[in-house]
Amino acid sequence: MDSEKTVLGKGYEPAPIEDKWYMRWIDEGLFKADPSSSKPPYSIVIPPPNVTGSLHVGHALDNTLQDILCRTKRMQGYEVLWLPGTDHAGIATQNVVERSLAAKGISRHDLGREEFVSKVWEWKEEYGSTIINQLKKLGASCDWDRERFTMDEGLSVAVRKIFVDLYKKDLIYRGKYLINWCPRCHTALSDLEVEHEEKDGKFYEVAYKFADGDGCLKVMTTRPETILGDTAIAVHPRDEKNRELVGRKVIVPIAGRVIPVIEDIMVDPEFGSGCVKITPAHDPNDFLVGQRHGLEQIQVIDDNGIMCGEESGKYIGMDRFDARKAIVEDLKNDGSLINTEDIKHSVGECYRCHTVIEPYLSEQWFVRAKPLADAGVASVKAGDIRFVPDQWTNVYYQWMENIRDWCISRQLWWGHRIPAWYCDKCGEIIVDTDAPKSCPKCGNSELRQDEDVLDTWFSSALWPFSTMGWPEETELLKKFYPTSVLVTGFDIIFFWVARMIMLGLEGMDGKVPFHDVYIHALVRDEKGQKMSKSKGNVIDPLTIVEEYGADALRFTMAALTVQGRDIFLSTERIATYRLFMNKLWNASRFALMNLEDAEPGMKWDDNELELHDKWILNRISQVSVEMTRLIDGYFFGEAAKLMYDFVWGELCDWYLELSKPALRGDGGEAKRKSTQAILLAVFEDVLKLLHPFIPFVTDELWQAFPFSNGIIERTEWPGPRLEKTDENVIKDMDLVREVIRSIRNLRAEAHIAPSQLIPRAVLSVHHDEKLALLKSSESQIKLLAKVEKLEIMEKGAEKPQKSLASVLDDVQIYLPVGDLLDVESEIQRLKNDLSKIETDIEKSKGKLANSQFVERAPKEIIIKEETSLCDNEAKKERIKENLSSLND
RNA sequence: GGGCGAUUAACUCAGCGGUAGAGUGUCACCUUCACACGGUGGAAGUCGAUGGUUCGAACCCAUUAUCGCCCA
Repeated sequence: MDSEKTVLGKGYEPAPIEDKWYMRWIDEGLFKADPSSSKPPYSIVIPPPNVTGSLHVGHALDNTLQDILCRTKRMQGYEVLWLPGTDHAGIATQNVVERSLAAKGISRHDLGREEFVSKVWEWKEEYGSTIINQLKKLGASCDWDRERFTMDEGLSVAVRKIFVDLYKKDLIYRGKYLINWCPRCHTALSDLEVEHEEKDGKFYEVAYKFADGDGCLKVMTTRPETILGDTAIAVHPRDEKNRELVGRKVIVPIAGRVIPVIEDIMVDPEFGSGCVKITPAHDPNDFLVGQRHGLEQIQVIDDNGIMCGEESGKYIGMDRFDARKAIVEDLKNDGSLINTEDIKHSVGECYRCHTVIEPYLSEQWFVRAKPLADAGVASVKAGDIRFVPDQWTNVYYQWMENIRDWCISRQLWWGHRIPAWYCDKCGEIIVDTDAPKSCPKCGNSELRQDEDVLDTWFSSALWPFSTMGWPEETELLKKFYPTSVLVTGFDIIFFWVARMIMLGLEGMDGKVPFHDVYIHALVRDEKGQKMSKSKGNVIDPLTIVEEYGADALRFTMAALTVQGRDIFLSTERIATYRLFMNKLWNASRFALMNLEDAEPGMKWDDNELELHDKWILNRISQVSVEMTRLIDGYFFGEAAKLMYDFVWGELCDWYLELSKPALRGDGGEAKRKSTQAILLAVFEDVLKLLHPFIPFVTDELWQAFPFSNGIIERTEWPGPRLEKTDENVIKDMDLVREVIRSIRNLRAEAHIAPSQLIPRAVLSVHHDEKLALLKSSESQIKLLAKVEKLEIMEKGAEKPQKSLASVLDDVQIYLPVGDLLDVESEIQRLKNDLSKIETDIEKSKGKLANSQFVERAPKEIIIKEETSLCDNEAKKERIKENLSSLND
C-alpha cells in the first residue's frame, strides 16, 4: 500500500502535474490497445493532421472530444483503440519544402525528383513529430505505438492494392478531360479543391460577324482571351428568336476563323442575346457541348497560364490576364466590342494558393464515383452509419447523389506514385501493385511509370483500415474494424468522410468504416471569424495550455461544444473554466482536510443521515446516470455544464457547507464517520465523472484521496449510488434551500452584513409535513442563514412586530429587525411582491376560466395551475396582512 | 440559383410546446477557519418581424428581414 498521499497546495497549478501524469499513463501502458483482449472493442481512428502542421484550436477541439470518448469507454470496461497518425499532405508539404529550398536559391527541378523526395522525407523526420508532441500536451490518450503515416510502407501497399482493384473493376479510369488546373501549383485538382470566391469582374459583349452575309450576332463573355479558342456559337433548340441562326457561320473576332452556329440545350435562351460562344478546351460546360457535337478542342492557354498555340497568334507568350486586356483593347479597336458591364461573379481558386483555376485539357486518372456513392448512400439509409447531429445526413446525401467523377492524379512529386506503367512500343498500360519487369503484350522491358502521384485524400480515404494493417488480415482489424465513431469537423465531410465510406465499403467487402460520425462545429474567434494567421486572431492551444492548463482548455472545448453551432472561443471563456479547476481543487482540499482519518471503502450508517446527506447521495446518483447518457449521446456541452453546475452549485455551495458541523464532530463520532463516508463517495464519483474531461487534475486529486492506489482511469465508471432516487428528498431539500435563500435575501434588504449573526428569525408554517421538515432542518437553516435563534411556529401563531417578511408557499419568514426597519422601503418591497403575485393570479384565473383550457389541457397541467393559483392567493393574503401590520 | 444554420439579458451562449436560464460583465455588502481564482444578495429580456396551428408558442408551420456557411 502506498501510504504517502499527495499533499495539495493552496491553489490549483496545472504546470507541475500535467507532464508528470502523462508520463505515468504512458509508463503504465494505459493507452495501449490489446487486440487479444476479451473486453468489447471501442475504436477511433484520429483524423490525421497534416504532417506539416502545428496544433491549432480546431485540432484541440477534435482531439479533446475523441479523448473524452476514449477515456470514458476505458472506464466503462471497453478495450479501447485510439489510433493516431499524420497525413503526408501532398501539395502543402511539397510547398513547404520547396519554399525552404527556394530560400537557398534551389528549385526542386535543380535537385531532380528522387533527391527532392528524399529531402521531403528528411524534412518529415525533423519536423513531422511536432504536432504529435502537441497532441500529447493536450493529454490525448492515443496508442502511440501504433502511430501511422499515410506514406508508410504498409499504407502505401494498401493504396496500390486498392488502386489496382478499382482499376480492374473499371472504377478507376484514365482519360483526357477538362480538369481544374492550378497554374501555380502546377497540378490538377479535384472539384472539391476549388474554392469559389465572389469577385468583381466584367461582362464583355462581343459582336461575331456573319461569314455568309451582313450583320452579326452578340455574345457575352467574362473571358475574352478564350475567344481565340472558340469553335462554335450555340443557341437553345427551342429559342424562337434565334431559330434561323442555326446552321449559319460566323467569323471569330481577331482570330478570323469561321465557326458554325449550333443548337444545344445547355444554353439559357433568356440570358443576353441567347447566343453563347463555345470554347471546348477552356470551359467545363463548353467541353461537354464540344463532346456532344464533335467540336475541335483548341487549346490557347498552357499549363502555366500563358497564351499558347498557333491560334493565339500575336498573343503567344502573354499571361492569360495580360492577354485579356490586350484582346479587349483590340476588340475595341476593330469595333467588335459592343459593351462592357461590371458584374460580380464567382471565380474558382486553388484552395492552397488562391491562384485562379484554369480549366485545362489533360490526361488524368479518375475514380468513377457514382457506383461507390450509391453504396455509400445505401449504408447510411440502412442505418449502418449514423451522422450526429442528424442534420448532416442530408448534406451528405445531397453531395453523394450529385457526385461527379473524382480526379485523383496530381502532378506533384510528393505522394503515392500511381502504380501504372506504359509500354512506349505497343502502347499498353500496365496497372499493378508491383513494377512489372516487361510488357505482357510485347515483351518490351523498357517500361515507364506514370509520373503522377495520387490525391492525398485517396490515401486518407483508406485510413480506417490501412492503419490497421490491411490488406493483411490482422488481429487489429478483426478486433477493431469497423471503428466505433469518427469525430471530425463538417468542413471535411465531402473531402474525407464520404470518401472513407466509399472506399471503405469497397476495400472491406461492404463493411462500413465506422458506425457513428460525430460532426462538430468549427472553432472561430470571439467575433465569429475563422481563425487565420493573416487575420492574426489565432488562439494557439499550446500558449493556452501553458497559461491556463490543458484541463482548462479541454473543459472549455467540451463546454462550448453544443450540437449544431459554431464555437466562438475567447480567452475569457477559458479563464472562466480555469476558475472551475481551482474550485474543484479547493473543494477537494476541504474534503481531504476532513478525511485524514478516513479509510478506503468506509460505509455510512443510514441512521446517521440527515436530509442534506440523503440529498447529495440522490443527486450524485442522478448525475452519474445523466452523465452516462450525455456522453453516449455526444452531448459534450451539456455534460460539462452538468458537472460544473453540480460541483459548484450543489456540492460546494450547499453540501460542503452543511457538512461542516458533522465533520467537526458536532453530531458525535458516528455522524462524523458517516459524513466522511459520504464525502468520500461523492468525491469518488465526481472525480471519475470529470476524469475524461480533465484527466490531469482529476488523477492528481484522486491520488490524494484515500481511494485505491491505481490511476483513476483504471477504476470503474460510476453508476447510480442508490438503487432508486427519492424525489421527496430532493423536494424537501429544495424547500430548505428556498427558506435559507429567503432569509439571506431579507438580511440583504436590511443591509445586515453576511458575517453578522442575527439574533432571531421566525418561520410560520401552514402545513404539518413541512413544519416537521423545517423543524428537523433547524440547525442547517441557522447555519447557512446565520441566525442565532430560529422560531418555527404553526400557522396562526402571533407574528413578530417590526419585521421584514417574506412569503413562500406554506411558509412565512419574519426577520425582526426592530428599529432598523425602514418602514417605507419595506412597504414598497411588499407592494412590488404583491403586484407580481396579482398578475400571476390574474393569469391563472384567466386560464382556468377558459373552458377550452380545462377541457383540453392535460390533467397535471390543470392541477399545477390550480395549485399555483391557490398558493398565490394565500400568499397574496399574507402579504396584505404583512402590509397592514406595517401600517400599524 | 439550390440547401443549411443563426437571430433569447450589455456580451457569449443554453433552453426547443406548459408562467424565461447560465457564464462573463454590472451594482450592493463581506479578508466567515477549502477557495477573494472566493462568498451572499440584487438589477437586467414585449426570446429579429409578421401571420398561422394550439386551451397554451422563445419552442411547431408559413412569410419576411438581417447575418453566416455549403453546393452549383
